[in-house]
Amino acid sequence: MKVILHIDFNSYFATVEQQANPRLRGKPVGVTGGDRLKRTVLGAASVEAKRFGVKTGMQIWEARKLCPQIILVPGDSDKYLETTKRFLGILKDYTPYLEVFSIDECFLELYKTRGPASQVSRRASSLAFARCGYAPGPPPGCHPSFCDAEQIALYIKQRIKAEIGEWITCSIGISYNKLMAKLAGSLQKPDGLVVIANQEETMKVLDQIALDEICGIGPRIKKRLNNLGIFDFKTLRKAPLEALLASFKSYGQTLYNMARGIDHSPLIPFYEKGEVKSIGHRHTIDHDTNQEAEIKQILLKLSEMVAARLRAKNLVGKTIHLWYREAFNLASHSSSGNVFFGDGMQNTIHYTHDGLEIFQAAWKIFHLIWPARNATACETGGPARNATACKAGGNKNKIRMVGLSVSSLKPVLPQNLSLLPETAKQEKIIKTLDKVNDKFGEFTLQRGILLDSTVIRRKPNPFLSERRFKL
DNA sequence: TCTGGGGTCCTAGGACCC
DNA sequence: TCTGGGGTCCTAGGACCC
Repeated sequence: MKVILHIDFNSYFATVEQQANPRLRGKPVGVTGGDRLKRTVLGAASVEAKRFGVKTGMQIWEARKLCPQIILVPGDSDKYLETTKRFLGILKDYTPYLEVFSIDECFLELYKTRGPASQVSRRASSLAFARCGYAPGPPPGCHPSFCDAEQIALYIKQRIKAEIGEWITCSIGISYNKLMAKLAGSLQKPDGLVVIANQEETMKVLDQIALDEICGIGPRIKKRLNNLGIFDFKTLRKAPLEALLASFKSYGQTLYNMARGIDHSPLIPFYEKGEVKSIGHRHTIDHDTNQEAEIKQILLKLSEMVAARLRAKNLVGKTIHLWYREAFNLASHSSSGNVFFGDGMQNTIHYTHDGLEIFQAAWKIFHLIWPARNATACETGGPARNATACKAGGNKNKIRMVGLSVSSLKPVLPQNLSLLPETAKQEKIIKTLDKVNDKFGEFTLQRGILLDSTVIRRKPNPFLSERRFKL
């Protein structure tokens, strides 16, 4: 039987801030996305803030309403990544089978006996026992693996507190697959430790929780299940597989399994995870706009940010995806709930990591899909993507968010670099630009057209989900 | 005052090539 | 006049996660 530990740090960014700054300890703290307080949400809330009902993802004004004394701290991605590297270093002592799930979450598989790292795994496990002074040998009635795992989990918690900081706490779930380990970890917060050791315990837990408490059932799937008369796992378990397949296609099998606590997904250790599949940025403008010049500047900046990250990872990409969201219009959408209108489109060009080329592709797409532009295109007989937009005479709605991402990535090999003098010159310019910016900060050197731009923060987003860590 | 920003995976359908 | 089938690439759209 597999033994999986899921480790989830509680109120991660907030506790890291409290650890770093003693004056924040014991106080309600909210971590924000930077200096901006308008149109932004909390990236994390401390335990003390949560007591007031403040939650991660809440808007600033809402959090302030619930807890006027909340201390807002701008997020610092470097600090969080650094802390993550440190706790991963500790976890590696217990098994090489370590999957990094997000900046504050990971899975560990203990006692794996097959595969190339099994020797290391066994060594690591015995080392763990030695370190915590625990002699393997479970009390009667307890599955040996799980009892040992529980001891290891306790020891991991101790080490994190001792080596990283007493304010950094984590919840650990232990079970026989990833799905149930993650669920176990979510049952007790903060600083929890829950074991789901067998089928019987799985059923007991599943029958007590809501459908969307399990990883993989979000609001949409939940609603569709509700429409089928399924409101809990007990009922879901009674649903025939055929019915679920008919409604959810292949995902029906996943739901069928979930209701029984079955999950065959393998743990993918960090050293087997591939490179990233896409790199993107999006930006919500602090005021709504339909000014092309303004949108152009934002897109240029996003393009340069994406390109710089591609170059930093030594990647090129060829699929450019641009999308936007229109301003929220309460008057016209209030009855239909939270509806945001927007559009997006992707286009494949040649492999590149040049911000200007990425921008040019994105700008072309933008002109094809933005209804206001479509209206002009209709009038002038130019290319219009959306006939409805033409008929409606264009859309007067303003834009609140634009996003840009590059996918279809591949590593840059020396032979891929063009030998054309113009391209070589461009490459040289870009390299110099990167060097200066690496040393003196993002956008120290930038394209002239960006000089007026103050629209996007200089620092990268602290909530950026870096799923790759160098260990 | 009115939901941020970073990702992943999956499916379906069309175009195109051999 | 007119078409089989496999493979691959591309795009759109939906859903989920932290």
